[in-house]
Amino acid sequence: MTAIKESSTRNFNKGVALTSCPVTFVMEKIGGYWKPIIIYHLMSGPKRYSELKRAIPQITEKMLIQHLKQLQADDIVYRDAQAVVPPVVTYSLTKPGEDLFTVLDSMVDWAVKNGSV
Amino acid sequence: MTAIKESSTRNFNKGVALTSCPVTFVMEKIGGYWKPIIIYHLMSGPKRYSELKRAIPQITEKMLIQHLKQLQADDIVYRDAQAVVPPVVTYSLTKPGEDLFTVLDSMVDWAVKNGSV
DNA sequence: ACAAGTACTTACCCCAAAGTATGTAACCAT
DNA sequence: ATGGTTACATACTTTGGGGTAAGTACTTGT
Repeated sequence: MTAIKESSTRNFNKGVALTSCPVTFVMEKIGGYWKPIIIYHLMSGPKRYSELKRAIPQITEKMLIQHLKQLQADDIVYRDAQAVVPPVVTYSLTKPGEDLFTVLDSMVDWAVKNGSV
Repeated sequence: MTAIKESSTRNFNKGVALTSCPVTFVMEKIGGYWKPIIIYHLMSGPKRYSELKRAIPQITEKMLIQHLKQLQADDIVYRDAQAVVPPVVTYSLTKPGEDLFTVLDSMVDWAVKNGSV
């Protein structure tokens, strides 16, 4: 059982981080294994769900929609569903999503300069 | 028991991600909750272990050294220990570490433009 | 009739990251 | 000799991210 301590470091931080650390703020949006990869694939233009699936073969369907939903909630991707059968759902980057290009680009720059490759 | 499948997605990715995705490469270095915060604090100049501890009161000592060691191994911070008692250990950013300023800066930019604040 | 494609959903499991708590070595001041 | 300071180390527990596997609804092709 053991209830979660309210005073735990984790709980305490949930609050402050969002308001006080812009870097953590960004990390929460594009951090994690798959998110940057998904965003990268959407940078070359809108894609259907199945197109993304084929573009990133290693991702599981669960992870794909889970992250697409989070990215939606964070206003980074836009979901367009046509009410037809079979369903046609297209995902594209929002303006904030497109603006992430600058961030990802600076990462790539750093990786190229300091990477082990 | 159930041994880990060698063909698991996780294992498969460990390999490709490092060599194929520069963004993931960066995420592995500065991702996680505390690393960007530690790096941020070192950007204002070298700091002693105890100074970092006081600057980031919510971090546990375990997390602090654990991340400092990883950042060291990744050639992002430099550790200078003086063989005196009580010990004086100073951490500072390496050149690659300082170069991360560009990356963090673009994140802050994005956060300011698209942040909920 | 039945497989195949589309876009999901759900239940369950595993592991690594993060947190809690405590210990250590060396010295100095009182 | 007892407590304080510094910079860690280490055992144990918890949590959440990610993975596996299977099911759903609806239609088209054979």
